[in-house]
Amino acid sequence: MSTERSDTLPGYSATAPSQRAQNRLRLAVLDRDPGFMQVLSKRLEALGCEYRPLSAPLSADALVTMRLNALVLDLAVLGPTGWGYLEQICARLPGLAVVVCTGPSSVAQRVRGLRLGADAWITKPCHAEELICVIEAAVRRHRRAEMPILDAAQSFGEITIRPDLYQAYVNEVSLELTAREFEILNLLTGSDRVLRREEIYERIWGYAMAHGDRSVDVFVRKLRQKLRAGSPQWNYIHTHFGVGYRFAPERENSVEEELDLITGGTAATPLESPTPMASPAPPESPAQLDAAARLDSALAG
Amino acid sequence: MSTERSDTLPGYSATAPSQRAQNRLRLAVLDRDPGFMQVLSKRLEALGCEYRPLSAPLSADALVTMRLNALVLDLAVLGPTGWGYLEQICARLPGLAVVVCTGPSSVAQRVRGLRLGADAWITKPCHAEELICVIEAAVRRHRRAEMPILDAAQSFGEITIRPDLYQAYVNEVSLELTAREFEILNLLTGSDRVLRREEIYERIWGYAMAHGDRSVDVFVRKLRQKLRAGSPQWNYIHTHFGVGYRFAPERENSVEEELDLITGGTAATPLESPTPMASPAPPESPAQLDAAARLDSALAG
DNA sequence: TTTGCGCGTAAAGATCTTGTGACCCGGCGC
DNA sequence: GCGCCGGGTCACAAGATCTTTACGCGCAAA
Repeated sequence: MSTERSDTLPGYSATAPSQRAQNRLRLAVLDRDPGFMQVLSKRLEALGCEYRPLSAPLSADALVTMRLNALVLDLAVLGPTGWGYLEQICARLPGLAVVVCTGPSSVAQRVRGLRLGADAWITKPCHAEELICVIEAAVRRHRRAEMPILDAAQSFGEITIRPDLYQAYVNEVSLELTAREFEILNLLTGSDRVLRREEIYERIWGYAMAHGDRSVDVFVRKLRQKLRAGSPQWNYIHTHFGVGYRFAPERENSVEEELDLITGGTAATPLESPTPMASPAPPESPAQLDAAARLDSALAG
Repeated sequence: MSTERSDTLPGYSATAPSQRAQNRLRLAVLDRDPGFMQVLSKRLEALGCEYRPLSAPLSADALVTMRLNALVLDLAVLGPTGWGYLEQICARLPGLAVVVCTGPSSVAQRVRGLRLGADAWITKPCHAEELICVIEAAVRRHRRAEMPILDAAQSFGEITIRPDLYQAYVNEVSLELTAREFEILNLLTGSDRVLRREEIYERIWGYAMAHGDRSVDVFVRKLRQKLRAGSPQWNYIHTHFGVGYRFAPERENSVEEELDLITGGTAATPLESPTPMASPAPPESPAQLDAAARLDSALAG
């Protein structure tokens, strides 16, 4: 059937741009067993988790400010007040994954804990790896439900990248990038170093680049064209002969540059790509209509 | 007897797996232990669950049509193919709670199962009540975020969304959206960014979108048709080619736009999609009857 | 300076996406 | 039983986008 175009590229969906901070687990562990804590913390840190050991219960508000993904607690630490605490936390922080990890217990106790809102109940002694898997399962399930938050907009030179809209702008005017153009731009802006064509291709298309494939070059050309149309005085994508491309916003001082060159000033290629600028609109930036018109003609002509 | 209804689960008028019979658990159990099944089914039916025993694995598609909330499976029933099956089911039905309930196992096996996507792992023999609590915990977590139930009506452009009535209105006239249309509209209005089709599908249908599935497009088309019928001068759902859809109320300046085009002003989409407007009723909005008539003819013709 | 290769550019053809209407199917009320 | 309704699939057509190819120019090494 025609619907079975299964060979289509998974490329689009594959590039989740905002993986960094999102997938990092932030969790707190309320326990008093030093050995357990040590083993666990070692493993968690190896995984790159943000890990916070607790020896006493924190208020719900305190937990809120910690922006946790998960809380592991040993009910034994709290004694009889533990049930109330568990219930309170689960009710107050419905988005928090709560895993009870405690010593031997009865079925009734486990049922009670789960009914109060715990997401899982692990009996100590347990293997750290298993506990972590259980935590991850709970967090995973929770994350799936919440709307993924994409990266905030970033500005480079005169352009602004908006991952939430799959688009780049100059002075609030869209550059009209296609999906693939945007992905390449987004990839380039996300890395300060030179990216080889094969690297770009593999990360955008999802599979290895065939020898002699010029697709990346063509897309870079289109990108440059649109960037130039919207922001003519800047140079964004630099070619590294025989290697690949590198993103770095650089102003083309049409006159000053020549002067510099004559004078011997080495302003030619400052390696330093400044950190993303906060304000994308320098005073001398062209009016919206100008930018739009340039873009129009560039695309039409 | 539970076997009696084993061909199909009893009708489920509200197609929305998420909304209507919200508290009723729909689950399937893949196991071969008669005693276990009997105890479990007894307890589940006492709780009013829709329960379906399985003795052999069903395809992902078959599970989809069952509109389950949860699946309990004993990996021992499947033998070595169980891992693949588990992985496949979890990948295809991200919204399904999967609980592995099986005999004695190693830590490595449990870790593997959880990593493949299982939400919990219970070791047999186990108490039915505890298993049910674990299932409920998994399902609960899944449901929690399904729809951030906003009771408050919200207005965008000329339309008003009433989550409590599962309907959208223009000047108090219903747009006659079907349940699924409303869910999609509600999802779109709840996010300012571009939503990929896969995202929409997964959040509304509850499982992964098959490649080449056009359902989202079709529903967007129907939605647009009804929105246009009720509010012809506005554009609400914007297509982002190669990506997905985005909701943003925009007025179509039928005349001014043409002028703009002639004058050379570009149609470049202005970045600012204003925040949901507070006053949804511009003075020139059509009378109720007009809106109703338009809607009528649009739907009939 | 010359040579070979990498790169910029452009355009045409191939391919993919989307809008759209028609159609099929199962459930439900009459 | 029968028609209606909502949900979902299919096929087609129009665009939009991507890939391929061809042609020169510029860069680097000899």
